Amino acid sequence: MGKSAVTIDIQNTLQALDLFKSCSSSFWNTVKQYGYSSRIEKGRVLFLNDETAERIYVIKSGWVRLYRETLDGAQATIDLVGNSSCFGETSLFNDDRHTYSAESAEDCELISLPFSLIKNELFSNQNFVLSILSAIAKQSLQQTREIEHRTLQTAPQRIGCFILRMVDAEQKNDLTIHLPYDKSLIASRLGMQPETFSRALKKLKDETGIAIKGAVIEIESLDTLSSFTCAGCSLEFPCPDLKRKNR
Amino acid sequence: MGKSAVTIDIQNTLQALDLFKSCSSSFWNTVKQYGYSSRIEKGRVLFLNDETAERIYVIKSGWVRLYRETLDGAQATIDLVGNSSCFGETSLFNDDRHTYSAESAEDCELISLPFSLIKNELFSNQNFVLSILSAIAKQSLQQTREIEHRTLQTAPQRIGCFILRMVDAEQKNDLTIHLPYDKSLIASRLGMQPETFSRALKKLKDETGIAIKGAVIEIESLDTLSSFTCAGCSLEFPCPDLKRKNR
DNA sequence: CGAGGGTTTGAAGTGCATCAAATAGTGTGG
DNA sequence: CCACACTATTTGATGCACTTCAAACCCTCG
Repeated sequence: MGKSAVTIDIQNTLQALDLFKSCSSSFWNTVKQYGYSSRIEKGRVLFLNDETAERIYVIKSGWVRLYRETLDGAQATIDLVGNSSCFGETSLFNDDRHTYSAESAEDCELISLPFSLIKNELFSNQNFVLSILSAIAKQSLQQTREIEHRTLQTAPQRIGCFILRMVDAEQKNDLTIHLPYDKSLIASRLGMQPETFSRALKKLKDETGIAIKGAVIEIESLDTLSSFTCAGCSLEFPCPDLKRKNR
Repeated sequence: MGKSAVTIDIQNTLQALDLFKSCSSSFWNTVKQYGYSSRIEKGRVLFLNDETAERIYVIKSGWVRLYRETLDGAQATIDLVGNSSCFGETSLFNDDRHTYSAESAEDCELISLPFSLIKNELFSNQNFVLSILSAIAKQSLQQTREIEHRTLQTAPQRIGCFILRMVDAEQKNDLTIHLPYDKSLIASRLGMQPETFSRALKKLKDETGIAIKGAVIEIESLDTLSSFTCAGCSLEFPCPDLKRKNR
């Protein structure tokens, strides 16, 4: 694949995101020069919390885990971001310091852009400011929900909630769900241990009649699942989604 | 106090916030017409999650609890906001629907402004967009920390962290802290039960030698307290604060 | 002084974590 | 196609942190 083919590819990928819909043509020109596309193997640390941030990232494929880590190595997963999601943008408003660490949870294709490029656009394009404002506000709302979930939902309910969010991302008729990544990753995404996940999934099955075949889940009844799950939540299924799937 | 005195007072209070520093003179003119100042007794519900939002609020005095509530009445406190803080602004980017419920945790003096006024400024004043972007980004960072704390810190550590945040808000020499509101409110702010708070505070005292006299805490040694507390956190004391005190 | 909140204490239960080990699943080279 | 190695997942046993429910205590204020 030649240079121009790569850059066209970058541009196409970025333009699929709402965030970049309003970008100027001069922005796209500099993207051609300074935008990187790279393949990253699983388990690579992309950056660490509190380090100086220099680039913004967009995921073309794969999953990236955002987390925070204490001195003695305990980690809290903040989010798992996938296809067509952006990360690393929060540090733009935190004195260019990362607000979390990032690690590839699978082999990934990533696009990255230097901050200077984003900042130029931020200062020259009013619409882009509104786009990024909207993106960060959605992220904040998502975090509000996350705090609620981790406070009020039991482990089986958090898993049910995760499964339900994957349903309304697709057709509501198809009640067969493929878990998007490893169970132990889902566990960390939901703030629990892998062992707890395993047991809680079994409990969820007993309570709601879902069928579990490896990474494939079949929902017997949406009503049963959602009434069990959403009892511990301020929202009812189908919850309004945030235009970011599989999270 | 006459009308003009009240409106001048509103303007002064708002201008103390970074958020409103860049507002235009036409904004301030409409504030004179449409800004409300009101006294609210303790325990009043200001709005409920998912309701249509119409106003943005600023606190002149008192504390307001932001929370989410399930159908069966369980609540998760998202934040407690006080002096010179703004709340209700997130719904501007959530189709004018509140992203949490709000209740006065004490008698309060509140200022409120209609959304229309904020939106006008948002569309006409580029600097105001940047101000609100900065405010929401800080809020998002704060929430990221909150998720980390609730995942990685024990109850005594969360209390220690709360106390330490009140230290660096003041002089670092004065190691006498006055708890800003009721202990049971602090407990809900930290995501634990009042009983747990009471016991955990005692444990914190045993571990770090702090003295507890009602709502007054005396720190024996900052080092002892911070090394106990920050072991469960990705940051070290003094943690960079977010220009919002007593939270 | 007495009423009513806020706070503490006690006793018992629950949910999740932890540690250890077994099992299932996946990809490899023979 | 099988045996092996390696990882992911499950299962078991135990412990701890926090919750829950109940009651006592304390403080403030009419």
